[in-house]
Amino acid sequence: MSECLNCACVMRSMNRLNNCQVEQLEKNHAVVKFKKGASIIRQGMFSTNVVFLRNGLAKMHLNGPYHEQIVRVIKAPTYLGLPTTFGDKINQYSITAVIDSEVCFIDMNVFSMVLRENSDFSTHIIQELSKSELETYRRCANRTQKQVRGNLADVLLDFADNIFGSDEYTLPLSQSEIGNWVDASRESINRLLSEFVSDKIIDMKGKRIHILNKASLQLISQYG
Amino acid sequence: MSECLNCACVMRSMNRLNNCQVEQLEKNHAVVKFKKGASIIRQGMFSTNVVFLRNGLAKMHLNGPYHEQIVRVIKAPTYLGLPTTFGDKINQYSITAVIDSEVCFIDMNVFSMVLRENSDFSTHIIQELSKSELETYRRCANRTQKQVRGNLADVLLDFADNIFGSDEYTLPLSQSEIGNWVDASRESINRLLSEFVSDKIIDMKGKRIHILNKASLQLISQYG
DNA sequence: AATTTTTTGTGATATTAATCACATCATTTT
DNA sequence: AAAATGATGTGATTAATATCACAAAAAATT
Repeated sequence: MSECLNCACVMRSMNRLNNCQVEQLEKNHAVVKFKKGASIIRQGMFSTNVVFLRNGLAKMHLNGPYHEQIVRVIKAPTYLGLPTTFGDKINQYSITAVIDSEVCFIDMNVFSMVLRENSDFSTHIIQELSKSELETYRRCANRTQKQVRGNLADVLLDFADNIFGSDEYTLPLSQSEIGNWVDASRESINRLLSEFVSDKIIDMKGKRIHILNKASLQLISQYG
Repeated sequence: MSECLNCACVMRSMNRLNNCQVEQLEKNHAVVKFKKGASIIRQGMFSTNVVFLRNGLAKMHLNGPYHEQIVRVIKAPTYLGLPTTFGDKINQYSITAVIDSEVCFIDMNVFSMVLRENSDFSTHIIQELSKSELETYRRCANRTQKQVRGNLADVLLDFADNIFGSDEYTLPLSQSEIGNWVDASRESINRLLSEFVSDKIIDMKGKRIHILNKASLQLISQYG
C-alpha cells in the first residue's frame, strides 16, 4: 500500500504527478517521527533531502548576530526548507519540531528528476517559493515596524486562526522563544501577556491560552 | 541584431536556452528606460510581465503598517520581482529606479512557456528564488537584531562592496529612505552619519561618501 | 522523591532611538 | 530670480523596551 499516496503533502500536488513519478518518490523516501524539540533540519549541515512535514508543527530558525531568530512556525502539511535545499548545499537555517511530528525525507536527486520531467510540478514549486518569499517580506515589514504589543497580538492570533483553528490552545513555544520570534526580550513578552490577562483580553493558565476578546487583540495587532 | 542576446540578464542564463527560445523571448519583449525615481513595478497593480533590470539600480519596497519599507536595493543585471510575478497576480511590492535604468519586460506567458519547455532554465529559476529567500531571512534577522548604528554601517559597506565596487560613491538614497530600509528615523540616520564623519570613519560631502576607515565600519557592522 | 535545569513573574534602572521643533541648505518649479 | 518644496542638521524631551537582579514555579533528570 503506497505511503506516498497517503501523504497529504504529496497528495496536494498529486494531480501534477503521474503514477510513475509517484512510484519514483515512493521508492526513495523515508518517514521519520520526531519528538517535540527534536531537530529536523540543522543549519550548517549538508542538505541532501527534500523534506515534507506530514503532520505536526515546526519552527524555522537561524542563528542571528546576537541570538537565535525564529523566522516562522509552520504546520503540516507543508514542504520544509525548500529554499535551503535548493539555494545552498549547506543548510542556511534549522527546522525543529515544536510538537511531536512526522516527516518524510525524499532524496533530492529523485525530487529534482521529477521536477525536470514534470513542468507542471516545477511551476507549482516556483509558485510556492514565490508566495513564501512574498509572505516573508510582509512579515518582516510588520515585525520591524510594529511594536512588541502588536507583534505579540499577531502571534496569539496566528496560533488561533492559522495553526490551531481555535481560540483556545496550548502555547507550543516558551516565552523566550516568542521573544526570539517577534524580536523582544523574554521579560517584555511576559509583561505583555500579563497585561493582556489583566485587561481580560486573554485567559492564561500555564501555557493554556484562551482568547476572550478577539476584537481587542485584532485592534492591538493593527495599531498596537 | 538580437537585443536579447545582448541583454546581460538573458546572457546569464543563455547556456540554458536554445536559439528558438531566445527568439521567443526576443519577439515578446520590450526595453524601456526609466528615469531616477520612476516606478517600474507598482504594488497593487496586475503583473503580466517578467522584468529584467538590464542596467541601473532599483529599490524593492512595500507599504508597511506605518511607513514605506525598503526591502532591498538591487543592481543590474538581475531579475526584478520574480516572486511578485509568480506568487500573486497582483504585485505585492513596488520596484522603483534609484538611478536612471534600463529595463526589459517579457510577456509572462511566453516566459512561462520557456520555463515549461526548458527544465534546466526552470531549475535555474528555482535556485534563484531559493537563494533570494535565504538572503531575505538572513537580512531580516540582522536588521532586527542589530541596532541602527550597525545596520547603517552595513548599508554603507553594501554600497561600497556589492553595488558600486568602490569606497567612494554617491549615495543614491536620501537619509529618510535609508531610514525606511534599516528601520530607523531619518533623524537617527542623520546623527549617526555625522558621528561617523566626526569619528573619521567616513568623509561626506553632500551625498558623496568616502569610506576612510573600513575596518572600523566592519567592526561597527558586527558589534555596533 | 530529590535535585537540577528551565521557565515564569516582577521590580528598579539604563539606554536606544523616536518624536517634536526649528533652522538651514538644495532642488525644483513657477 | 523668486518661491516653493524637499532634504539635511541639531537640540530637547519622551517613550518603549532592554537589561539586571532575584524569587518562585514547573519540568526534566537522576
